[in-house]
Amino acid sequence: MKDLTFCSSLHGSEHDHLRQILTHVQFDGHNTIFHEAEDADYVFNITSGSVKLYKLLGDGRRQITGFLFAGDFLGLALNTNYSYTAEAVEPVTACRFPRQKLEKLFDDFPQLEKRMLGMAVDELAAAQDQMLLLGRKTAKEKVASFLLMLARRQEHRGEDSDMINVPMSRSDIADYLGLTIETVSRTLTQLRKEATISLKDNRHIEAVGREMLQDLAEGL
Amino acid sequence: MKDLTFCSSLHGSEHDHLRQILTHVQFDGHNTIFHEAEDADYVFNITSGSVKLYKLLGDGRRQITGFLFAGDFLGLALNTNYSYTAEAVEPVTACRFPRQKLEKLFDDFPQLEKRMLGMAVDELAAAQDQMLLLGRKTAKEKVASFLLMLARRQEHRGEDSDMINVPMSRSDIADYLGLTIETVSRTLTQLRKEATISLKDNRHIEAVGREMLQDLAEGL
DNA sequence: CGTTAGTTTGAGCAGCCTCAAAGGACGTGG
DNA sequence: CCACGTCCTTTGAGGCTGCTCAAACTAACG
Repeated sequence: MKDLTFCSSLHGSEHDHLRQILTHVQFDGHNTIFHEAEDADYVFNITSGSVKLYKLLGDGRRQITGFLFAGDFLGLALNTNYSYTAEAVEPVTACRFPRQKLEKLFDDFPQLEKRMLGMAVDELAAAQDQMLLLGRKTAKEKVASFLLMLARRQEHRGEDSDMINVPMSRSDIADYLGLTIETVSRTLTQLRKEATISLKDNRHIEAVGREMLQDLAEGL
Repeated sequence: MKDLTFCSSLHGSEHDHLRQILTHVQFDGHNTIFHEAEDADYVFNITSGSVKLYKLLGDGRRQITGFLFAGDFLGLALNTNYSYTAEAVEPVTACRFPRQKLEKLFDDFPQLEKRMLGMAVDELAAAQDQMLLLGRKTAKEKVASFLLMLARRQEHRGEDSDMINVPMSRSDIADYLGLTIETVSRTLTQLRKEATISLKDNRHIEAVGREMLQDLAEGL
């Protein structure tokens, strides 16, 4: 697998400087990496495992705004506070950068800042896709889009995408798609009965009919 | 009203350079500024009026991902293509910057790029709030959040926020909140009957019970 | 095995949607 | 000035998707 993590894909003097300020950290599943509204002192780059980001309403309703995997950046809020909570879905290893020191490096290496901006713009496009999903797609379309997203990111990481890895619980999926656990479960069984997917176990799904998933995701 | 537009808040040599590459443009209501997937040749800074951004599904279902007002930036996708369609809600004036020239300026004035990154991060936080709204709020909470958003941005622009300006149609509001026109209308009448808001006309709403709106928006 | 946490399945319900029609606002033309 | 058409909004009635509540099933672990 090609290495997509930020802290391993650095060149020349950027690399040396970044290495000097990073710390390797790890988190067990269900552990909180940081809380919403907490001081945003660190930026992370995931090297393995998976992370969920979420926001809560006053009465406890939860919306997961994104999942992060190896290579993804975490906490690039340049504000003083994090705007969401980050929690490990399964054991996570990451590189941690003190935000202030990282920002100082930006002054000497504007290329780093360019990459940051590029990543922020990509995330923004993903967020807009997710808004389309949450606001206008049916349960079936949502689940199909979700599975495709997992498959595509798995491919992008260079992993085998035949069998889709689903490290998160039904509850996490539901809170990501704006559904209930029950609806996610029912929709998966429906897709299974239609032979669009094949459930190996709760954490491994095979996309038998990928075209069907794609049509569903695009709302055709 | 204090001037919040980018092209009028520039200092020193940044200002001069930016002035050299910008063009003043305008669009009538319902006019398209650019289409999704089109080449992203320009970046805009709104100086007056309001804009809606949207994405479409294959069968025509629409999700408005955001509204822009005076001072807001448009098209900061640094990709080669726009990721959404931008359309004027009411007559718009804007400054237009050729993307390539703007990016060249970034090399000489890293401060500009920093501001861009800051804006992208702010937009990202707004997008996450919107995901929480779309995925987990009820119709009433959505409408309350929407009205508060309009009021807050109006204040931020230095305009009187006693009477909320609602330049967009019910159809636009519906497609922004993931609802139907009818539900938006019904919810507004419900809020009116509860004396939480007062409808002057279709484009002007008074937030009589702002605390009530805030509680609704936060899901308490 | 017993316990616990997570998932699936079922039955009934409700919030929001769909379809339909009436009510306003606005502009055009007689 | 009013009649008329168009577009948008509001209101009503009924239906459906996805939610709630409840129970059975499964897997992991001591």
